[in-house]
Amino acid sequence: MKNRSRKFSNVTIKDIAREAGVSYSTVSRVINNFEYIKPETRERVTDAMTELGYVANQHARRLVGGRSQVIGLLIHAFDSPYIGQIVQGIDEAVAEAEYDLMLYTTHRRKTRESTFVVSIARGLADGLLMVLPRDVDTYLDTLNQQGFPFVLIDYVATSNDVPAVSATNRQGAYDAAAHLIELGHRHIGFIAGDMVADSARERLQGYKDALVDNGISFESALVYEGDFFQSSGFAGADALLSLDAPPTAICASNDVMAFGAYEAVRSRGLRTPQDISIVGFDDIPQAAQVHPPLTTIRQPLQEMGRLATQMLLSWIEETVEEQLGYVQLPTELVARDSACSPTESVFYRS
Amino acid sequence: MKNRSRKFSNVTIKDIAREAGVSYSTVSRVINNFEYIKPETRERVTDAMTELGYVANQHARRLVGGRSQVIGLLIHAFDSPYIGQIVQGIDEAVAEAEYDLMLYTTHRRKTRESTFVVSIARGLADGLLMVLPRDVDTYLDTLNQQGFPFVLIDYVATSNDVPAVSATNRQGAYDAAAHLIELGHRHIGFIAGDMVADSARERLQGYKDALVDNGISFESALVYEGDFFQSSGFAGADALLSLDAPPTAICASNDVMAFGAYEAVRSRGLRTPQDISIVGFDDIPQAAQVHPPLTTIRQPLQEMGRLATQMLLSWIEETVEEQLGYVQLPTELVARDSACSPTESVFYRS
DNA sequence: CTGAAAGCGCTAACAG
DNA sequence: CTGTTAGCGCTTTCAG
Repeated sequence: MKNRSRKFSNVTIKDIAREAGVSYSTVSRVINNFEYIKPETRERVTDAMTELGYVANQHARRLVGGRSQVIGLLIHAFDSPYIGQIVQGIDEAVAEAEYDLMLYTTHRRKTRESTFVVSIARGLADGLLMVLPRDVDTYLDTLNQQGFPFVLIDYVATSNDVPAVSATNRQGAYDAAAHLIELGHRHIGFIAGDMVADSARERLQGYKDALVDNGISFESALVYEGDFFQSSGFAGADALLSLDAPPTAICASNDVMAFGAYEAVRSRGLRTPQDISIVGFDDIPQAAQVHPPLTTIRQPLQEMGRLATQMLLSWIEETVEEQLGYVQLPTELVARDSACSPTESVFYRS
Repeated sequence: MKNRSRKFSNVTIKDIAREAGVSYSTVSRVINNFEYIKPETRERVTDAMTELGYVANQHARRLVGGRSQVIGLLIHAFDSPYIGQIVQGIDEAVAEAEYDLMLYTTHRRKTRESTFVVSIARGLADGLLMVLPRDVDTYLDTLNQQGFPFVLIDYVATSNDVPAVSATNRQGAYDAAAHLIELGHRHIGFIAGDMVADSARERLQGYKDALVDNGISFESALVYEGDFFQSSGFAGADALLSLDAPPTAICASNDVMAFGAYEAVRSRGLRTPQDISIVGFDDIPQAAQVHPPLTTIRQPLQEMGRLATQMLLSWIEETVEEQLGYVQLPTELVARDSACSPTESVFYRS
């Protein structure tokens, strides 16, 4: 009755020990590349392994070893290129360190995300990476208290001792708005992201700051609250363009919403950037490929994933003793073709 | 010296047994929700668990249990929305079955993908899902011979007993071309995908078949060999439009290349679809959001991921005894705005 | 250079 | 209802 469901994965270290006529600790040694093994013995063992098709049982190995060489990655879903870019950075760093990546998608078990996070990860992984975490406060304490290694990505830390990496969201949005102002725009709309995300709030703040610093008064009517998805970009731009005094330029809180704004502009028979300038945020790959190429704020997404992974790894492996902190990577304005000076020309000759 | 690197994950079943004053098998029982346990005992144990912050060690559990509840997923990279869609389907099915997903990206260890596939997976996972596998022949035998469960996604099986799911690639491309022909086009260009991919070859074949079936002779000059990336779509369309007798419509082997074609058309001051019709393949989310909305062949990507996962799971859990086979899911023409009848009007008045 | 033996943390009979 | 006892497959002393 034991072995109830194991049809494969049968050949163990013992089988090959028997086959090679050695003790199984010797087999373990050749597997782990120990130095002092008679070449002949080593060969006999290797032969037996290939012959029997041996594959190490990682669970057993890790049970005794203590470390699992697995890191857990928690994301919301796989829908955006934004996530894809970050994951690519993570994946690279994880591969380099010869760790494996366990993927968890939050939509799976919405309830009690906190316990979920802690237990799920601890049982199998050595550390946890979380992209755009939401109810962080709920489990931050537990995580900390248990000393379980974790790093948050795109979480705007309030205190400096939360291991997290994000980009300079406020500064980025500031730069976006400032760019538009520099081009001559004075009436700039803003499409915000989902305000439960820290980054969304920071970007809005950056926009406001840029306005104020340039002597332009903030008008809440020019802010539309979106949700980071394309359709809300469309809706936002559409709403903004319906204003009595529509803006001459729009800052979107991410590229995808900027694409939505493109459509809204187009659907009104207007043109980007001649009639209305648009700038995005993220610089996802498509930003360069749409028409017109999108002027946007580049977030070093891959680098963020990569850095977060390296931070996590150094924690797990105790490479550094110092407390990990909050790191903000710089954003950068990428001026392409979607923003230009407002033409004094005809706009909304209503 | 043991415990060399375990700072956390310390409290075990024994600790909580001691704390609760019971044997550790009892603890195991409450963890696994056995029926006959005195409520009082159960409570003492539960209390101890929460107090000490117990988290089950999955490795130990799985070592004895035999099954790991982990399925491995092998992909090339995370770059395309195409992959994202498939992974979403997989993720959902995996979550429903309460399995975990281990992610492997091939770019990681290019050498000896065959051994990699077999050993990596067998050590940790109960089964393997591979998206768009390449050198399948190399490891198909090993996999089969070892009886290790696996399902290939978007692999065009030559024999029917390879567990795989893909879409009706040939038929899809056939439909795309036929649609264009029906619209009145007689001179249709084709931008192929990377021909090492089975699906790319099948699509090319579908295009040819449609031509032949409609009495149009195939001209190899009208076929450009791309690689599924956007830039090759641009290059392909550009090349096709440079022909002495340029096509009036172009079939791209995937949406991303179709987007590249859009750009090429635009860069020549031409319009889609008035001057040149374009149809894609895949129906990735963006297809509906670009301008003009792309007419394309929808591949049920999520469903493909989902089905493959279910097939794999049924193999792992021996739900079905019959041999798993090759399944092709139907594609479907999604007519949007990028293809119309060729205007008799001016085109290339050179 | 290699074998024997002791567990890693947990589940699953087997006896009460 | 609960304790005892074997291992799962592997790594790692500890002795040769």
